[in-house]
Amino acid sequence: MKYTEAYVPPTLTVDAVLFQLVQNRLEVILIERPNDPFKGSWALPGGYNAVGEITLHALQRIVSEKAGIDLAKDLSYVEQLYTFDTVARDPRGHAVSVTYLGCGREIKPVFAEAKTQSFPVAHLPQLAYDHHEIINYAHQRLIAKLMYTNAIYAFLPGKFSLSELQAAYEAILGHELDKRNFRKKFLSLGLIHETEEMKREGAHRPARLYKFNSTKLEVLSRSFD
Amino acid sequence: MKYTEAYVPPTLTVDAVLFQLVQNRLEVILIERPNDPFKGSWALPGGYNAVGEITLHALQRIVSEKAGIDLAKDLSYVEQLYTFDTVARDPRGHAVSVTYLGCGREIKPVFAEAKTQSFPVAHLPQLAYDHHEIINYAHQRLIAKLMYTNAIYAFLPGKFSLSELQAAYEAILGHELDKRNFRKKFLSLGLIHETEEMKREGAHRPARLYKFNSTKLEVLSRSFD
DNA sequence: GCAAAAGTGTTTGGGATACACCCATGC
DNA sequence: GCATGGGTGTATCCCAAACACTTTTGC
Repeated sequence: MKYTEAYVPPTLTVDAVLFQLVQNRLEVILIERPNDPFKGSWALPGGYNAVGEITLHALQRIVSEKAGIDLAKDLSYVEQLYTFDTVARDPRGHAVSVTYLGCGREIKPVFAEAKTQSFPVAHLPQLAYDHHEIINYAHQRLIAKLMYTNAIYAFLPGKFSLSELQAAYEAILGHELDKRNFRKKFLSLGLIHETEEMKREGAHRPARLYKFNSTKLEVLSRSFD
Repeated sequence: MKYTEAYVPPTLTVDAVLFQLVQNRLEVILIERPNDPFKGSWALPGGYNAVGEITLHALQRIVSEKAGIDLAKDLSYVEQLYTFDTVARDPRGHAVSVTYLGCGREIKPVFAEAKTQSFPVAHLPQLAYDHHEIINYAHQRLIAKLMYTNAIYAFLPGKFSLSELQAAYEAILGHELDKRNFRKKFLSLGLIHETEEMKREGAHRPARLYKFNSTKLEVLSRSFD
């Protein structure tokens, strides 16, 4: 590696695609851009990554500052997604963005520099930059990941009924599943165990609550669906 | 996004993990580092990505310059792998590396700035930087990808026998497969078709040659193995 | 004829799919 | 007693896994 002329790197940025389930709809966290470019448009929470800072740390800092979200506490799962690098993606100049995919539940921005809101993935507003493409890419990755890992845990509370579990899958995959087959299959995977608790709400039979054995990402022995 | 102080980005680099099969062994292309740091060590082909250049283009340029390999011609498949960003990975200073995974066959460096050689993945020399980690990550990704896509095509010649196909899988997966089950299953996937040609070599029955229907990445209907 | 790789079928078990009714509760 | 969601079992089909011998060639 040699310097034949002065080396100038592109700007490095990070962006987060933070998914959650709200009333059995898959939603993504967006912020309203306070400045140009794309002032007033919605965008993924993201920002600059300076030398000396790893991308995940930059992301934590930025998501906390801009959207009031604590990645470590509010997100149950975070992974690097992809690095978007086209020259024209930022009108101010070449910015390479390392993007992350996060999953959580009941993500609530508590303090925020920017107006932060959760939007259904099926009905997104106009988005700044190439953020629509990034969200699509993240959604595809998420669907794939649900098929061969236990990642669904990241969307559920500590204790949950099998109906809630099934509804979570249906919301993200975008199609319905057979109740009996779903339960048989999922229980046979050995990822969850019964608790003594029941959930009672409304005029119907109470539901048994379950817990995940592990809340770390695990690859399934047999893939799902 | 605001500049409260002068923003200085990290160095941006690209690195390529280029796999090929040599005599049914999975090998990876390495170059000998001509300069410090890690002078004399083996490393992945890689280098600096300046502002205005997309990472894939930087990779093409660098791999061509340093190893004499033409990504477009000599590689049958290339995808972005992961972005490695730890601060200490380059002793000269913080360098974020966007890495790529490539697959080809009979990759021969024709002209090279650096000494280039192909090493069996099972027996790598000491490597510079975090390149051992990068190769491991790429190998895992490759194994996973073979299971649910037709990516194996990238390692094979245009026409090949079923035994060659099976041997390619065995080399990369690292374990043996049952011949009858393998043929039955693979033919049922509908990815390949017979040609009229036979391959005769040595004192044994000639082998029917097959071709892939498509030499673009496709996701399998049922996953493999 | 013999060495060496190519090619070929059947059986068995387990998981995927399809499908409909009873249970426990609140009002 | 009725509306609401929770919970359960069986039959069928297809695929995965296990397993050994015949065919074609060069020498």
